[in-house]
Amino acid sequence: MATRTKASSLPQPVSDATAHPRVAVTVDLVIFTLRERALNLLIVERGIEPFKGRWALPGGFVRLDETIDEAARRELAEETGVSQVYLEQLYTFGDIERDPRERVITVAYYAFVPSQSLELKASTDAAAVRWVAIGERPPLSFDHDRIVEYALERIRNKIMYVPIAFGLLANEFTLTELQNVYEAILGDALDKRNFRKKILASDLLVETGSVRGGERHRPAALYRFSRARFEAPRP
Amino acid sequence: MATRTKASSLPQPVSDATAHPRVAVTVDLVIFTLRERALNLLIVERGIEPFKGRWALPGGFVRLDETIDEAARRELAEETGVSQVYLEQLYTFGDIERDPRERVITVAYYAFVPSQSLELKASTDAAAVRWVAIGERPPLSFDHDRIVEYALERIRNKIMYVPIAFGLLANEFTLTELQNVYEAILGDALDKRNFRKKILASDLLVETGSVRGGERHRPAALYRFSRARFEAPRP
DNA sequence: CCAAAAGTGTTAAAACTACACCCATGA
DNA sequence: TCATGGGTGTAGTTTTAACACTTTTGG
Repeated sequence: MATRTKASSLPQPVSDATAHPRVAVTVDLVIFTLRERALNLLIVERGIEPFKGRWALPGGFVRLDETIDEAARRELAEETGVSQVYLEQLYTFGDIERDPRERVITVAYYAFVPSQSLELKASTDAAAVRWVAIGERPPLSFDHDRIVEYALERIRNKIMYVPIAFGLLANEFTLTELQNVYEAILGDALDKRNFRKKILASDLLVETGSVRGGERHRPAALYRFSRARFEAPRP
Repeated sequence: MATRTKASSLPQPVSDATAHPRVAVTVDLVIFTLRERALNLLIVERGIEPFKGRWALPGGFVRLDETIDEAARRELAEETGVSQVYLEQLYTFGDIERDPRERVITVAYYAFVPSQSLELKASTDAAAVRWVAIGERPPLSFDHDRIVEYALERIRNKIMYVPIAFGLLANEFTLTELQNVYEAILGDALDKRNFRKKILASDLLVETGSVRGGERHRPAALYRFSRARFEAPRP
């Protein structure tokens, strides 16, 4: 708290030369989903300068009447139409020249959205929105490549300890689908028997009793993630 | 990038009513050290309103000509005089009313400083600076209690996977001192033999060859943390 | 010689890895 | 009946956890 000094009580005062500076603050979103067994990323084509016509992460300015988390949720809903999904703050990037217009710091978030129930809408300043497989993404504007790298690193570490993988799936899913999520994020193959043993031993899944059939092979049992069991202390 | 729009190319434009808002941005520091085998926290007594006379974390406003990391390092140096220490961004807190004066978001950092080589200096706006054992800290101003809790959670998780504990010790240290760091952070006792086995197996320590004697018991061998071994791939 | 912390090994339990075949279904 | 993915167990290895005594020093 060394220098929180001489602040006016009004928002946005600019008169006092010794007052602290104000900077623009954005949220940028690394939105993941799973499509055709591959981890995908939502990117937008910028409709305005700077970087007009180039790809970037979705995001926008934080308003004065909303928290940063609320800004992130709002942007997420604007881009994807979803709201009840896994969203976590990633890191705050504040290099001086990261935005060519003026000093802008950005609080990056990442989100997991289930691939069904998605309606992409190009929002106001974006010319286009699309999903792209992680391995095929184009170079992004600003420092967004760095942000995506950091998000990937985070989820690769986190998925082993914290049950976030379910966020990429529908409510009910098969064990093979869940294994696909882990493989897509970790980027390599897992042993089927060991995976099932470990996941079931964690005791976070409940079998729904129904199966996913209709395909030309044996039907797979469906499971749900039990938040209750996750929050309850292990017996 | 949905709404990065209508920004002037000059810093701090305030004329356009539709321009995005600017907010004040601070860094707040959770600075840890080890004193008498206990984890300690640096707190300052605020010399100015709001919360004048109450305790808070050290921190200050981010300037336009420095990155957020630089602001954090600057504040850290101002408070403690140290610069080459472990410093990591923790989380960004942006509740609307977290500062009673105006909208202020803060990027929190935590740092590990070795307890020797410390010269505390009450900086400009602080009436006093002091170390306090984690368990005995007074309630803090703003949302700083929450920030400290979050920092504790982070380091308790991180210490098991990442070699950050060395940051609280001098360059050379005994295994018992290192074990004290782990115990102080984790808040409970570890088995001496298992601890030594695991730490030495990690292969990150090199024995210096000298011992710390002069006490009325057997002298302890001194070790150094080998950054080289940490960065090199395990053989 | 005594008090104090340094240092050291073994055993049992648990977790992890590698690995191959039969099952149920739709076409 | 066949192609396809679903489903299951075991054995070897590694990692973890529990536990107690001898050593070296200074006072």
